[in-house]
Amino acid sequence: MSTTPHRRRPSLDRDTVIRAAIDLADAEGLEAVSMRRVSQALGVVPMALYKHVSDKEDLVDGMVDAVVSSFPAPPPEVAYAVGPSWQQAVRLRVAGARSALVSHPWLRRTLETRTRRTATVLAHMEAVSAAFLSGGLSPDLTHHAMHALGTRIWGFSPELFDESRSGPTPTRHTGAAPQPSDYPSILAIAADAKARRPDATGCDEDFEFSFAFELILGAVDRLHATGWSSADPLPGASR
Amino acid sequence: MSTTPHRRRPSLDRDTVIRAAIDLADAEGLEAVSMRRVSQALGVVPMALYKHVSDKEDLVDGMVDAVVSSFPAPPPEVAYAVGPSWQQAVRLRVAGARSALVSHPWLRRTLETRTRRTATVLAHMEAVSAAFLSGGLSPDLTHHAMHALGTRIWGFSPELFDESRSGPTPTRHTGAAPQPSDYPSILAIAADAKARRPDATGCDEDFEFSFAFELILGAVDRLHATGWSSADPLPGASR
DNA sequence: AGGCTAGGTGTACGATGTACACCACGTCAA
DNA sequence: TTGACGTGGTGTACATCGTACACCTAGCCT
Repeated sequence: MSTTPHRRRPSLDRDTVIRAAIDLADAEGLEAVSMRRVSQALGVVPMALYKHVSDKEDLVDGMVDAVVSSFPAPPPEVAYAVGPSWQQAVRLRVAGARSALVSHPWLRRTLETRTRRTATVLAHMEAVSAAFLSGGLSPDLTHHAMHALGTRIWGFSPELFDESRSGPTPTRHTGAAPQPSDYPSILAIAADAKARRPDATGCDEDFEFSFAFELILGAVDRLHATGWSSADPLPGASR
Repeated sequence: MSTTPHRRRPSLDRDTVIRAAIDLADAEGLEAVSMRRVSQALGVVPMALYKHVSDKEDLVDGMVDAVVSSFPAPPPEVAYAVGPSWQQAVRLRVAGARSALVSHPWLRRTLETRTRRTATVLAHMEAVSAAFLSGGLSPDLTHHAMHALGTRIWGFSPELFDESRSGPTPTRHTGAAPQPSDYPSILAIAADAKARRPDATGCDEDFEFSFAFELILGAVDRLHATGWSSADPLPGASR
């Protein structure tokens, strides 16, 4: 019946391999994903994977592809909303990407380091670009808006103050540990943040993401409204 | 004379090791920096390095530290300019960081993946934060501005469309190569960019960096002017 | 004089990615 | 029915990596 001939029991195929790698990364982090560990999870010898994946980079590309293609797509009537609600369309696309980060925390680092633009990765960039263009923004402005958003089109901001991974600071040959008093500005910022959110342990990732995202989106919208093009002076110098 | 007793000819010390690693990374990229290659460049056995560096991560931290502490500092009278020229102070700090990228291209990726905040790394963040605060911005706004800038405080934007590293696309088990016609929006953007800069091969990194940087700086300044605090609604939704 | 120690050496181990030869078996033409 | 073929899993092997550990050696201080 099936047009794909089932030669032998095909205990493995590309999707199975990629699935196993994703499960492993979800459970133990990306650094746990080695060809040996993945093959072992599949009850198979390491070299078996190479019949379905050309090398490790291909495996990781496949992992990214699988997750990216699972981004929830906004309903069509809003995905390409024309007019002023283009911002909402962009927001929804990005929110879809962001939603994947909670179950696949490794995706963040992986997307940052990936150089290859696979079909599904391009598809997401296409969708976000399309949301801008459908709102009437020029290709020119859209182009630079995408750059300005940077990795934020994937639903995350770069970590900046993240100290959560510090650990016990293993003995280093490095000189003395940084003295807090040497960083009065950072200290002032931290103190202010602590005062505003007394029982928080770190920065509010969600807030920081939304702040930067909306800041950029708003600024882009203002450029759009004034018909800015890249031949004009850089934005921002208004005061 | 010297207070540091010279036991034996100290052919090696921490700085020498780090210097050698930096030279290697400059010449062949960070992936060429292995303990063996560095030790070999110093005419010494691999394990010798461990007397000056606790492990490889410490080495890389040292490399980052060395480069970051070499950022050219703006002259003091402008570094902390009070009033409306705080933007210029920020610009100069960031320009100093950016200037290091040309001779140390590996710094970009390395800074992105570094989790440890060393003293000199904190010092740069302190300097940028101080520039904001000296301009009269609140610690609250400064905090979120720093997050919004993200890695841009280091003088670079995340690569987005960068295809320069494509190479000959080695045979992969991945399905068919992406079809350009599947990405009309990206195509429109690329066509527009090509029309504006006919003889360019890729995106203009410098322009994209400045665009996003000034966009954010301008938007932050607008918030500053209106006395925004994080208790207020998110910025941007003005239309 | 003799011990301490900073600092370089040598060997060894486990982990990694992957090349290459091999082989088992389901499919299909003869 | 048979035999060639190709798909897909196996086994062995190698280079490279970070680094633990024992050792040695030479200069300094008491």
